[in-house]
Amino acid sequence: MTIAGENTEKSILIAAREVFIAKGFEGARMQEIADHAGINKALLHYYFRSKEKLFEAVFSEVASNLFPAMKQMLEADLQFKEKITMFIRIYLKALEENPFIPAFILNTLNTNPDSFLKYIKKAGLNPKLLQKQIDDEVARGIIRAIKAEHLMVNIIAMCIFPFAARPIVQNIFDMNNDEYQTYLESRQTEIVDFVLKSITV
Amino acid sequence: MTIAGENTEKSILIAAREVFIAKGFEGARMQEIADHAGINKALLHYYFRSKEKLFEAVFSEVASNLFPAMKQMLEADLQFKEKITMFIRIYLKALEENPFIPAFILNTLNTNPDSFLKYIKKAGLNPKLLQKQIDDEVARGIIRAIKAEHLMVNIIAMCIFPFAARPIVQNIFDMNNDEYQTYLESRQTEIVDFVLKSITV
DNA sequence: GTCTATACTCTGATAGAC
DNA sequence: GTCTATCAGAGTATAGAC
Repeated sequence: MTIAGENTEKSILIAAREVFIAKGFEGARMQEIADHAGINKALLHYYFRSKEKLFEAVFSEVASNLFPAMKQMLEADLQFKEKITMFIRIYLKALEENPFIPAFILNTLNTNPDSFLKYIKKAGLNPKLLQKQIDDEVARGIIRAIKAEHLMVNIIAMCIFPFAARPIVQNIFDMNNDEYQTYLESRQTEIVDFVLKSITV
Repeated sequence: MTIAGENTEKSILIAAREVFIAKGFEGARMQEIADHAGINKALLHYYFRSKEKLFEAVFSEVASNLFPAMKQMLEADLQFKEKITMFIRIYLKALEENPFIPAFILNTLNTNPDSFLKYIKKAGLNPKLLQKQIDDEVARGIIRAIKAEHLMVNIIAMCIFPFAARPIVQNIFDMNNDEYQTYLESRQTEIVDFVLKSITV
């Protein structure tokens, strides 16, 4: 593969990501992707046989931005309160760098749940370890009694929601883009506080 | 309009809701909607000129299931802790009866943000009142210092997430449908506890 | 109001020249 | 590798009979 080829492939992936994120799989047009990449449709098919294949390539790339942070957190050797603090920081940072991911994933979940679940499996995400740790610390009285399934979902939900539902939140609270950016950044310490206050015995 | 006509219109709306929810606007096919309604494509266009019009009708109906509960909460004359307890109960109940709403709205947000924001305005949802109440109670020391924008988003996020991201959550924690139903029901008291623990001074 | 048949447009994909 | 031209299929929408 020539250097020109690599550049083209890369610019296709970037263009495809933009369009798939904005329009979803069904809404995206190969023509629009080609325009964004500054090439023509035929070349898209030359590099990625079909729309499906192109989507999978994009999705794979997107997922690889998010899962490592989660995996790292799940397997770290830390007390839960420290782990949760670290996780929220890493996770929110990843989301700030890729703010489109939640909407993209939730969108994909709707239309093609299997393609996503496949990647969860492939990434080796396993919450059992963290689940066990939470149960342990509850038993030892380090944190208050709470089921791991609830605590974990609560944390993820609070992190993701302002990204996934940004248009609603931003509009309801009447913020401009800069203000929303500040808001997102301030949530880092807020969520940590909120969780720690809630699970303290 | 005859009785038969009303039934047809209703069954079209039901069918359209199912399909739009499952496939999104772009993914939905008029043929599939017609099949679900037990009629043919031509009749769809007879009742709702175009796919767009049909979608708007469905969306309007869906939104009217969710907004009243929020409005009621925002304007109720109760102390914040009671209000929040009531809200979470009402909101989760509405979600259990219409579990498709979050995914549908987030999906719509992606492809057509404006059509959604229009409805928020039209429904007269105004968080200022609740915002002021939270600020007040913080000032009077009834609840700990927390910004209303964070508290409100945290609560909504924890309520909605398990519905919006159901396939992921259910898969990761390896639950079947019945187990997930039980899980969703148990979140009602869980979220109330979680929030109250966190905002207690 | 409801149907069958069809017109028209859009879009994913391919053929083939350079 | 990249382009132009074109096909084949799908999908929305309409015409017109009943």
